Amino acid sequence: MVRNPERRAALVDAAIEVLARDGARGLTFRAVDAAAGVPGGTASNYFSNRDDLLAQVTGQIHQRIAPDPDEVAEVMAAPRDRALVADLMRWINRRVTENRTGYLAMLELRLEATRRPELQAELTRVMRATLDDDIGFHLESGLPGDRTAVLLTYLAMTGLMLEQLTLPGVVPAEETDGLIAALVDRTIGPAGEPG
Amino acid sequence: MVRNPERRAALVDAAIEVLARDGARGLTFRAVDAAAGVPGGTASNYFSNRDDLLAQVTGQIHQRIAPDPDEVAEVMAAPRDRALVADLMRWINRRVTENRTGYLAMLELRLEATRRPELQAELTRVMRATLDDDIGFHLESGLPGDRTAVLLTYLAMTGLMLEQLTLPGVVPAEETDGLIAALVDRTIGPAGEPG
DNA sequence: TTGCAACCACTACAGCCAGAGTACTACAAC
DNA sequence: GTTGTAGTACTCTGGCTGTAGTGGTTGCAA
Repeated sequence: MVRNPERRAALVDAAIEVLARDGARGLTFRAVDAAAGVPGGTASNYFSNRDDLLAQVTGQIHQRIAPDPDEVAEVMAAPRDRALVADLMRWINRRVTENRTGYLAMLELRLEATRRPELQAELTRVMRATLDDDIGFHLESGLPGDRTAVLLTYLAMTGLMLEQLTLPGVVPAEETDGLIAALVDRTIGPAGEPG
Repeated sequence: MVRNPERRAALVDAAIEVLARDGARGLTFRAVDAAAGVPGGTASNYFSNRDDLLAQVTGQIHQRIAPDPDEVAEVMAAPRDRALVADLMRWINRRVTENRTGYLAMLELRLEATRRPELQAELTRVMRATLDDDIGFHLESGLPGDRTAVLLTYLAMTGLMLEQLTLPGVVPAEETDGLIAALVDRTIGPAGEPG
């Protein structure tokens, strides 16, 4: 088992690329080699088998999807009102299209997890932690909306993401901003205090 | 190209089964043969290639997912209020778990559509029509909630479906009913007229 | 009822292709 | 000089595909 960290990371990154481009069907050691621009057989030296490869992809993909703290700070430099929440959601939505590869690979992983219990356990753990972090962040930042509002927004944004990634024609791009505005408005509910 | 309709339908049904169980990666002619309990080589006689197989799956899967009109009528035998909308959503949610295979296959198809323009076009067409039907049904039935409410609910239910199917541990099953109630309540907004 | 024709199920085969793994060489770093 | 990794090339394996060939069934007509 070879252990050059940069190369290993490059291979995992290539695997994410392949996963998004060709799907689980196309994810083979040879395809990873090709995508990473390394000679055939290299991936065999870095991953003991397909499960191992997927596990390492799972570990790395979150870093690829994770938001840049600077960017978050930039978006958050505004009063804690509904408009800011809507901004955040639009920003998340934009990230999906700008990082299409990462999110598509994530979807492929989710489906793959359907038939790989260990992968499912690990993905569940990380997604659960991310969601809890998001809820905590929302509540602690003084943004309007309770826990239920965050959960509902999360679900709707997940649905929107799935639509955009796979069948962008069903919910037209022109409608998304309006839908996000309505989503925030309605899930947060009647204005109590501003904070 | 052999054309025994029952057998063809059985093969397509078997393909849906395989798609849900083994994913796009496992969907081969031989796997379809095996799942349908027919001798190897049969699928080759019924589908000219993989694209053809996927196209026929697309055509048939909607019938498999489509709700039973009698069941709809049964659920709809109630006053047109929010409670009924929530009932409908819970019913849809239950159908996802009871027809897991169909919905999982649908997800696989969506991802496959990502790299097959014709499949994407066809899936988009059908999903769009279904969504429009749902909106029309909702509004014409006199159920509370405007078009935006239906769209938001659709997105959130889609997100919930994805979570349940792939990572059921992220949004616990105990929470779903409560979330659905809140979803309906908040997306529909303040009660104007009851109808 | 018998004979014929068309169609289809089924078996079996053979080719093919891609992926996997590995031995071997070359090179670079320490 | 030793160790570890990059790169090359080779073989093996397995699965998938497509099809030829055979047998059986159905339907029709004489």
